Parts: sequence; structure tokens; C-alpha cells
Amino acid sequence: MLSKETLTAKLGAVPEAEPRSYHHGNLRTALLDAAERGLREHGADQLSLRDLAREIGVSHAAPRRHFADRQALLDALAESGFLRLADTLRSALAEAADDFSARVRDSVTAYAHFATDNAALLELMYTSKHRPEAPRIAEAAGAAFGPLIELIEQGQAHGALEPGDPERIGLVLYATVHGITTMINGDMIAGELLDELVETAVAQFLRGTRPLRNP
Amino acid sequence: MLSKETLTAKLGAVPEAEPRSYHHGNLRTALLDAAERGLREHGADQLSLRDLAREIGVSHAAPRRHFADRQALLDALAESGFLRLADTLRSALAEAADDFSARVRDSVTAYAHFATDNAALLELMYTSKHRPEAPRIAEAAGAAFGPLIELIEQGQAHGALEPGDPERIGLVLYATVHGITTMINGDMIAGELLDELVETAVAQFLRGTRPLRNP
DNA sequence: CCTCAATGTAGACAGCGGAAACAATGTTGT
DNA sequence: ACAACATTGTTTCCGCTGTCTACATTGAGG
Repeated sequence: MLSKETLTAKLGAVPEAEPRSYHHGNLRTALLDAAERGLREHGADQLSLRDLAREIGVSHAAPRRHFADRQALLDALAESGFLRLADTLRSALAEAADDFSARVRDSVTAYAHFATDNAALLELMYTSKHRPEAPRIAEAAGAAFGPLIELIEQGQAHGALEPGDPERIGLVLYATVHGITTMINGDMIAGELLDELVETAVAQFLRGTRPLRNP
Repeated sequence: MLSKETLTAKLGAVPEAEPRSYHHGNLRTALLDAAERGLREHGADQLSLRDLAREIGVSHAAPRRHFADRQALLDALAESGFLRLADTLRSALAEAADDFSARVRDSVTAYAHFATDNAALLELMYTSKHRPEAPRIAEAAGAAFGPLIELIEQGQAHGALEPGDPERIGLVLYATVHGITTMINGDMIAGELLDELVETAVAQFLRGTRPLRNP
């Protein structure tokens, strides 16, 4: 690789040179990028390894060097989806105001928009067939939900939430938002209702988990 | 195979006669039955029209007379899934006690168990690609959710729930349960937590949507 | 009884995922 | 510098699938 592509390669960027030679150089990430586009545009069912190979300009068996089979590619997509979701949630929390209810609302809204903006990807992320690759996915999923569990713990520490297992309490909230987005992505309810429903869910959650002052 | 053929046939059930001649007689329902079994055992991805035809003992092109393509069969499965779900919810409500919170808990629990007992089917029901068959699915889905919306309205009438659009208020509850089951079906959380999480969700819902007496 | 629509069959086709053998290119030890 | 070696891409082949078309069998209604 020390002949002509030295400069671009040094920057860590995609070479993307037109006259490609025998070795692509970045086939794995090129496959993932193309797969993510195809996933968004045509859904996971229509995703074909041969299509991706054609689109990239490589032989149909080349992807096999990077993904053992089709499901391995889908697993990798799911994993990267959780990592991107984790980023999204982290930055939403970083930019959110200080008060607890605002942080809950902002993070939950960020999740909801990520889920509806990446409908096919979300479906993939939550239908990970239990495979050898699954542990990596579960780990990435854990990383995505970590900040949210922390948020619940902070709410409890500040007395805004009732005590109890943070995972159990928080899970119900995230399940709610996930369910809402699933129904929207499945065309069961109109997408315009998203923000309204999320607001309702957050309000119900805050009221339903407030510490009891006058029992 | 089955000894009670004549009796069941009288009830409008599947004849299922062994010595089949040129015409099967019930191929459509036989296909749906076999498909539902395959769906439960191997998932929707592994469902093959040719497999079903082989299993039933019919030529590989025969299913085409009853389902325009593979997706049409999946759509039919999704529709019948919603119809069965509607039955399940109706009978759960019929057997439930009179008080509102018990009715909410029982119906929601029935939904949750249906969803986890029919994981692959639920996935199918909620990922109906928008197709010509979709309206039928949406209609069946509406029929399933009808009794639940009614339940919310009754709760409001009895003063157990805050006023407001019943669909919006109830949707949040059902989205919560659906989200919980999705996470369980996707192995994100342990299945043993189902009842506990559902209880938590119902409790949060009832507390979060109670009318405000002392504002 | 005869026609006709419904239903099942047979055969063909292209596309796919996967496996194996082969070729070109980097990499590394000496 | 150069010879093994590992990595990555190619080619070829296989069985399977969904779908299409032409044909066969059957049952129902005039």
C-alpha cells in the first residue's frame, strides 16, 4: 500500500480511487456502508450479498472473506446500529438541560427519532437471532442503554423518582417508547403522532413513578 | 393421522383425509396451518413455499393458486394472527373481574403472553410491509385493539382514568407492553421478567393516568 | 352431458447463498 | 532482496428458491 494511495490511506479516510486494482482495500466497510443504504431504501429482506458486491464492483464471492454468511453481515449492521444509537443518546444527554424531566424527555425523544429515522435498522437490531455474533450485539445494546439507566439512578438520587431497581423502572419507559416507534414504523399509527405520544409517555412515566408524598 | 376426522369435519374444521386425489380440497387452510407451524419452529425467514408444498404433498406451484406470492402468505398469517389476538383479548376481558385495574391487568397480561408465546408471528404482524393486502391487516389490527380502547373509555367513565383521547392514553399502555415483549422476544431481557415488568407497567400506568384530585 | 372455471402439475428460468479451487497481492522473516 | 506465507479477490459450480407459462384433472352449472 506504499505506492500511490499512501496519502489518503494515512488520513484513515476511504481511498475511493476509481481505478481499483485486485484488492479493494476497504471492502468490509464499503460493504457495511452499501448495506446500510440498501437497508434504509429497500429493507433487510431485499438485502442481497450479490447486489452489494455488484454495486461495489467486486466479485460476488468477495464479501465472504469479510462476513461468514449473510446473517453475519446483518449482525454487524445491528451492532453498529446500537453503537450509533449509544452515540445519539449520549450527545442528546450532553446537550440536555439540567433538570431531570427535561433530561428524560430529551433522551427519550432522541431515541424515538433515531428509531423512526432508521426503521429497518431498528427492526434488525431487535430481531437479532441468537447466533455466535449475538454476544457482541447484546454488549452494544447494553452500552446504548447504560446512559439511560444512569439517568434513572440520578433521578432517584434527586428524589424525582421512587426507589427500586433502576433497570426495572427504566426498562418500562424505554419499552414504551420502543413500542410507540414500532407501531409507527409498522404503519399502525401515524408518524405525526410521534412527539405527542412521546410527551404523553414521559408525562405518564413521571407521574407514575413519582415518590409518594401523601399516601 | 387424526382419528376424529368425521367429527371435526362436521364442525367445519379441516377434513385432513389421508388418501388425497388430484384436488386437495383445503389447500389454502392446510398451507396456513403448516406455515404457522413452520413460523413458530423456524421463523419467517426460513419459511419456504416449496417446503410447505412438499410437507403437504402437493406440487411446488400449487400454493400459487391461493397466494399470489410468498408475501401474500405472510400477510394472511399476519391477518389471522391479529384475529386470534382479538379473540384472546376478548375472552380475557370476558373472564376478568369487574374492577377496572383488574381488567387492565388481565387484558394486558393476556396480550403479553400471546406476544411471547407467538414471537415470530408477532414480528410478522408488526412488520407488515405496506402492500395491497395491508388494509386487511390494518383492519384486523383495529379489531384487536378495539376492546382495549373500550376498556380505557370505561375507566374514564368510572373516574379511574383522567379524561383525554382514549386512543392516545391507551396506546401508550399497549405500546409499553408491546415494547416489553419485543425486548423479551429479542433476548434483550430475560423472559422470566415478563410478569414482573407487566405488573410494573400497569402500576405505573394506573398511577400516571389517575385523575388529579388535589392539583 | 357438456362446457367452463377452479385447482393442481410439470417444466423452465433467473437469482440467490454458499463451497471449493485458483489467482493476485501484501507481509514478514531472513 | 527475496522467498515463503497470509490475506483478499475471482471463477466456477451446486442446490435451493420464487415465479412464470403451458398443460392436466376435476367439479359444478347450463
